[in-house]
Amino acid sequence: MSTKDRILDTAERLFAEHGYDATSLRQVTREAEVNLAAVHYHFGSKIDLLRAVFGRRVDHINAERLAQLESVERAAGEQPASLEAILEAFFGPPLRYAVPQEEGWHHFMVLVGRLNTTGGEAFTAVKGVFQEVRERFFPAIRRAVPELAPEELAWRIHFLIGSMCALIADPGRIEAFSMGLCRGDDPEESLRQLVTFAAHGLRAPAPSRLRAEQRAD
Amino acid sequence: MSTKDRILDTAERLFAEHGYDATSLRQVTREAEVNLAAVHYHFGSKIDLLRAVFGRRVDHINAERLAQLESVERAAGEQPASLEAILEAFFGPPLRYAVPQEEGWHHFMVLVGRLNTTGGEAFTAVKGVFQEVRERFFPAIRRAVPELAPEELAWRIHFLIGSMCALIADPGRIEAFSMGLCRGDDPEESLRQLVTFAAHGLRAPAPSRLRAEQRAD
DNA sequence: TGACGAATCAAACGTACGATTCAAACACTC
DNA sequence: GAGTGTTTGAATCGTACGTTTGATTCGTCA
Repeated sequence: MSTKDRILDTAERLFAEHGYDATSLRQVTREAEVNLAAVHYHFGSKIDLLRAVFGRRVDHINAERLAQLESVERAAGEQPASLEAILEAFFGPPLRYAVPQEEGWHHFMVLVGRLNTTGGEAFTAVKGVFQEVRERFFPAIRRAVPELAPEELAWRIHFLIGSMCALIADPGRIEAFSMGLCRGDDPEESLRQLVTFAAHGLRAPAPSRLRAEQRAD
Repeated sequence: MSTKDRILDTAERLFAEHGYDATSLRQVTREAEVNLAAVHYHFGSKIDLLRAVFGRRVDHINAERLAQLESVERAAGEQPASLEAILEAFFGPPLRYAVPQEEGWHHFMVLVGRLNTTGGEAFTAVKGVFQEVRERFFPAIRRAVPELAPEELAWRIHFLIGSMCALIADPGRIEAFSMGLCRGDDPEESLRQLVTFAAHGLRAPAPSRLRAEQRAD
């Protein structure tokens, strides 16, 4: 394996395990068994190394999600595609890649989940790489839940991304959290749970209407 | 204001803005206009300073959530309390304290949201402070949605905590995300949106049953 | 006023950081 | 196989880190 790839793999793992700030280049090069100067030769700087870690994976996973969405929409024909199918295209690839068996991918997904609620230079450097995915899925979901106002939809998609990131940032958390009841290493189970929850949350009537209903009781 | 409080306030703000690892004690003491050694004199170490930042706020907000839950349950009498009311007790205090107007509290809630998907020493030091809240709310929600299996409930509460943390970790995100459609600085609106979404997500039939329904179509 | 503990201060500790240098080693073309 | 650009290695740059020290100041009660 090339020096470049060894650096990328090790950085990916350490960034995921300890966070970007808490990981030093010395730690990366020591564990990758390469020279410290190699990082700056190949990538230029620490933040560019993070960008390279992202660049290696993000296009592939985004392409997979978009392809799955297109396939779902094509299958639906003129009809709006099923909400569940769209959500599976959105959540499926990230959750499947997040399992520990997927070695490098696993660390990458943990990193993505953690960066979602991380500010600073690290977040700034990589935000925007999921924008195209958002721009394609947002209208698709909107067509599947046409009765929902755009602002309600924005709130709920935001919530769902938070749910997904919490899940991939620490796949073991759900096991501890449920005191062993749930398994965090089965992507199909995670996906089923998340899609079910998400679909029903998205289909909720708008809060104002809900309030009106409650008052009418 | 005492040196101790100036350190706590400044550390709280900087930890929230830049993260625990990316904030140095020199930065804290410079902005708090106190001597560097004062941190170790009053708190012992950097990680103990983080613990002190938590210790100052966490009991109060937890007490408020538990009190609101008890009030809801008392009002319900023998009946199970309404799911929406329970969720308001769970999400209300954090969301209300998360608004920028609440100065110190705001920074604290941002910090909580960020630490949720942060590993390392910082997360380890403060995890567990919300355990009592979990132990009280979990059965309460369970009684409000009795048809739901415990493992389904665990999944969904985990999702909801992820949603809430994403919201409080960056209150401005929803505005950018919705391209200005939604406002992030109105806690009652945030609460309404989150509770509506959460209640409907929690009431979804279990995935296996959903699958069976789909096959039956 | 004097004394004593609490609080503050400047300075320094040792360590580690990201970045840079430059010569040596390598891979490849002509 | 000489010559070229690429990749490495070890050492060092200046800076910043968390922590510690010991002297000094402050507040308070005898």
